[in-house]
Amino acid sequence: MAETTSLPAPERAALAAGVVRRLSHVARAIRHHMDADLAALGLTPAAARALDRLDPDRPLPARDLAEQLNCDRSNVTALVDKLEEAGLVCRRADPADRRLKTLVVTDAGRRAQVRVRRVLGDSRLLDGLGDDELATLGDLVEKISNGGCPEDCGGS
Amino acid sequence: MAETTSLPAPERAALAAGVVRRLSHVARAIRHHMDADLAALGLTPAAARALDRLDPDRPLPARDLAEQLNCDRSNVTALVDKLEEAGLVCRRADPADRRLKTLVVTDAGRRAQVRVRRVLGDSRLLDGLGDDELATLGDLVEKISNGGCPEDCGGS
DNA sequence: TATTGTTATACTCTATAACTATA
DNA sequence: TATAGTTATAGAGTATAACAATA
Repeated sequence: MAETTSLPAPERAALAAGVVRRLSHVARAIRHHMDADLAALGLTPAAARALDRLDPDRPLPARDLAEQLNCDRSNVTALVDKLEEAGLVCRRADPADRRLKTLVVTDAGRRAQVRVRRVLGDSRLLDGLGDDELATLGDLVEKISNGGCPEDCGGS
Repeated sequence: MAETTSLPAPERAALAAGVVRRLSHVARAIRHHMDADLAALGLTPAAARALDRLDPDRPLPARDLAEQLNCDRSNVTALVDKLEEAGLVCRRADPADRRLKTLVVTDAGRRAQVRVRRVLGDSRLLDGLGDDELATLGDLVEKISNGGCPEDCGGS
């Protein structure tokens, strides 16, 4: 609709390739920062991201957490083991369907969530942008995020 | 200079946090695509990215490759092992300093580089953006990339 | 039979430490 | 002694396959 595609295809492709490369680079830097900060909280990156997905008010079956994390069920076991050892999460058998184990966030887990989410939303790397630039970037990234892969974006 | 910082700090922080989260999400999707495509070339992601960094015209010491990949020397050994087994790279002792082993890209390696770089620059996820949006995104990401961490961005 | 969570297993990526051969 | 590459080892993330309990 509003796509003014005026660039010749080869130039467009070259430009896009450069943007993708720089995006990957920036994302790597962001992840590097975050992983270090999460480690400082005593959590591995994957465990921290799992905790981030849990809702204290609505215990989630492990199966659903796996889906949200885009990983196999079998991995969630070890992740939740870590969170449980740290006293941040409890497993509770679902009375309605005893096959399910729902993940309950403890009080300590709630406090940890606050810290984890502060890290996951840490925007040091965006400090160089003005407010308008930040807003523009947000719009563009959201547009990619929504329309980037219109078809089979369910699981992958 | 051109930073019109008019947003109240809390709102700015909330906005930035959202942008960072969406950026991370998009980057994850990009990496997911790429890793699958690199696997289809018979290369692990790390090996492919190592090959990408090599220059057929200027053999690189393994030490320098490690620096470019931001990883330890010891990892490069296994990476180059894979590339050598695949016939894409050769190790050659540097005559001037026999401690060094420079990495020579073979003819097959050159052809593989073309394919790898096509994947690494694959911009399917940006197809939803118009040319002007793409250019804007490129500028913003470059600005982050350069000014994001002004101080200690050497190794980390 | 089908599904959930678990276990066992394997592969990849990455880091540290110790070893070797050079310098 | 210092550096380059290697090896050994370990931890983290993720995947597949098989298993027990439950539906």
